[in-house]
Formats: sequence, structure tokens, C-alpha cells
Amino acid sequence: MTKSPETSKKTSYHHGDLRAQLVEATRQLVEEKGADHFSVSEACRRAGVSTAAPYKHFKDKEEMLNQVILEGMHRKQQQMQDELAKYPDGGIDRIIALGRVYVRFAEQEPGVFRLMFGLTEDHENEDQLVAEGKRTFGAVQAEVARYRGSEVVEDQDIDRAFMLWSFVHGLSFLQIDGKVSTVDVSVDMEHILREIAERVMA
Amino acid sequence: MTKSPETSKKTSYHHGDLRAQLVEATRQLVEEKGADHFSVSEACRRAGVSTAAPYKHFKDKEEMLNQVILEGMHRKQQQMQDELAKYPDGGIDRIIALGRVYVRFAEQEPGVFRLMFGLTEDHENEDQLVAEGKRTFGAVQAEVARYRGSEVVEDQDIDRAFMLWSFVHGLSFLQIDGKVSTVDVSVDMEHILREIAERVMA
DNA sequence: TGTACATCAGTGAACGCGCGTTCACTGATGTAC
DNA sequence: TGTACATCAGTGAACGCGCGTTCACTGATGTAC
Repeated sequence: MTKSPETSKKTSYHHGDLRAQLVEATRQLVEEKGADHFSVSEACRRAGVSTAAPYKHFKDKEEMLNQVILEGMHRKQQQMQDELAKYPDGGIDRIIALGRVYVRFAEQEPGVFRLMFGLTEDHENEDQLVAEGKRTFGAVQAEVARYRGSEVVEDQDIDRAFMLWSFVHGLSFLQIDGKVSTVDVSVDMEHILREIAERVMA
Repeated sequence: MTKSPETSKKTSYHHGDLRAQLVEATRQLVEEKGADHFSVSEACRRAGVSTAAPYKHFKDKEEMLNQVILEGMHRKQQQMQDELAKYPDGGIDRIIALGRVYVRFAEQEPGVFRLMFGLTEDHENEDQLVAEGKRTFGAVQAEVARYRGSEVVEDQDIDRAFMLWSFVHGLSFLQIDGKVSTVDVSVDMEHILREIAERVMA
């Protein structure tokens, strides 16, 4: 379909980049149809490859989805880092920045965002996914402690970080599930993020 | 399967209560397997009826699920009413009570709770579902206004109600998706609900 | 009280579908000599 | 530089499966007379 060099596969029998291309197709499909309606077959069609090909790179369907989650987490972490870099002082703007990245990620990649959190079953990769989740939440805790002027995370920081997390998590879901417009609230995201950050950190 | 009189269907060719029984089977399956893995066939098996039977009562699969959502909403509204009745004064306990019902409902019926919010597609019943959603959120707004001593909802009340909603919504999802334990936070639900209510209403 | 009949809830068989995964295979590639 | 060979990424056909929905039907029920 595409003509860009990195996706041309006509020149060789072997693909060279199939794993990455399947992950990308999976990611796209998760965005377009949701994780529930994603199918391996469709990802293969999109990658221009037989339906048996993925099994040379992934154990099963779930492993493909887990890879999409993992890469999504990394994107989010990168975005947090980038956004934090804009606010080098220890002010509340850094707290707000973290919330902004969270909500913005949900808005920009609602399929992946939902996939990240909608899984109740056990995973092969669970350890890795859980570890990444802890890493991110740990970063938020550290930021909350730093706001207090401390480099050590205490119980009160964990509590506050968890309140912030709950809030932006709910805000994200209400936003991408369209409940906000449903209920006729006009959300000024920046305003509400600041409002919440100030109240939680007070 | 069951031997209780109201579910015995052996006595007559006609069922008498099939619609309600199919809704109940659907609800159970949504809880047990999640809405994504619910199938009409399985609901029929559970109700002891042929796979064609539901189409005498419902337009399609989606209408069955919508009925489950609707009844869930009504249960939640009833619980809110019951809980509010315990705190007749205008204190913050009434605000907390609403949050408690929200989170508790999610904990007790995670499948239905997820189904309520996880739908991005359009629905036949959408109007009815949206109306119920507005009704519930309106009740929260009124409660927030009443805390101020006003019977009239103003913009500040809407903002606060929305903050509360976002928070309990996120808290509910993190809880039922197991992210809370993942991240080693021990949540004292009552404490955190009060903490948040006080901060938002301050 | 008895009979004819319309209604309509439920049957069971069938449909076409797309799915996840497996299989024996093929042929391009890189390496050892 | 040329050849033999092991490797292994991708093929394409096939599998068994459960699904949502439709169809012509059947037989229990309630009602009119």
C-alpha cells in the first residue's frame, strides 16, 4: 500500500521489519476499532503478510497487544519527561504538567489508553507492564514530594499522588467516553487541572 | 437448572418471563466474562431457551446489553437515594455518601459498571441512557449546591460536581482494574473519599 | 360449558462469517570453508 | 571468489469453533360466540 522505502517489502522474500510493522498495524487497529475488535488477521492484511506470519514473532494475539501497551507506556513516559523539562522550578506547574500529559495522552490515543487499563486477565508480560506502571507512579510521587521541598517520598506524598492519579484517570475516561459533552459541561482542561492540583496539594 | 418456582419453565410451552430472565442471564454473563465476551447464545443456554428466542423480545444483541445498562443505572440511583437518606442534614457527609455509592457500585458490579462507560458506539437506546446519566449528574449538582445552602445550581456547583465525578470515576476504575494493589497503595476508601470531598468543597 | 380461531412466544435447523492457530512447505540470507 | 549448507522468516491452505441472525414451523393461550 505505502510507497515509503521502509515499508516496501516487495524487494525481498524476507521482510526485515515485520515485527515492528505488525505492532504498528496492531496499534492502528486498536485506535480505529478498539482492542476488542482487533484481530490478528486484520493486522496481517494491513502488513501485507499471511496470517501465519505473526507467529514467528509473537507467541499469540495477546503478546501483540502487550507490546502495543508497552510502547504506549514508553511514549507516555517520554511525554512526561519532555513536559516536565519545561518547568524546571519546583512549583505546582510541574504537578499540572503531569496531569496534562496524562489527559492529553488519553485524548490522542484513546484506544491504547483504554487497552492499558481495561485488561483484567492475567498477562504473560504482566510483570513488565506492572513494573512500568510502578515506575510512572513513582515519578509522580517523587514530584509531589519535591513540591514539599523533599527528595524523600512520605506517606502523605503517596496519598496525594494517588488522589491526583484518580482524578486525571477519571477525567481522561469521562473525556474520551464522551460523558463530558453528554452532560453539558464545558471543560476548560487547563483550568480544571490547575484547580485540582491546587486543592490536592493544599 | 434452578428449582425456584418463578424460574421453572417446564410446565408450559410459553415461558412467561423470558425477557426478564434473558436480561438477568445477560447481566450475570457481563459480570462473569465482561461485556466483550458476552454472547447471545450463552445467555440462551443459561435461560434454557433456543438461540432464536431472544429475537422475540429484543431487536438485537445490543438491545439486550442496553437493558442491562439501564437497569444498572436504576439500581445505582436507588442506592444513592437510600444512602442520602441516612444523612438528612446538609453536611459534607451527603457528598461523601454519593461518592461511596459510586465506588461501591463499581466494586460490586464491575462488569456492568464497565459496560456503562465503555461504549463508544452509538446506541438505539442512547437517548434513554443519556437522559439517565444527566439525571444522576443533576442530582449530584443539586447536592453540591445544597451544601452551599442554595437550592439553585450555579456554575461553581457544576465545576465542583464535575471534579467530584472525575475523582470517584477514576478511583472506581483504578480499584476494579486492580491498579491500586499493583502500585502498593493501601486505600482507606472512607478516608480518601472524605479527604477529596473536603478539598473539592473547600 | 364448548368450540373455532387468531395470536404470538418459542423451536430447531440452517446460513455465512471471521476468527486464532497449526502445519508442512519454500526460498532468501549469511556463514564456513 | 565460489560453493555447500544451515537457518529461519514467510507462505498458503486448512482446522475447528462459536458467533448473530433468519426462517418456516409449532403448539399453548386467551377470546368471541
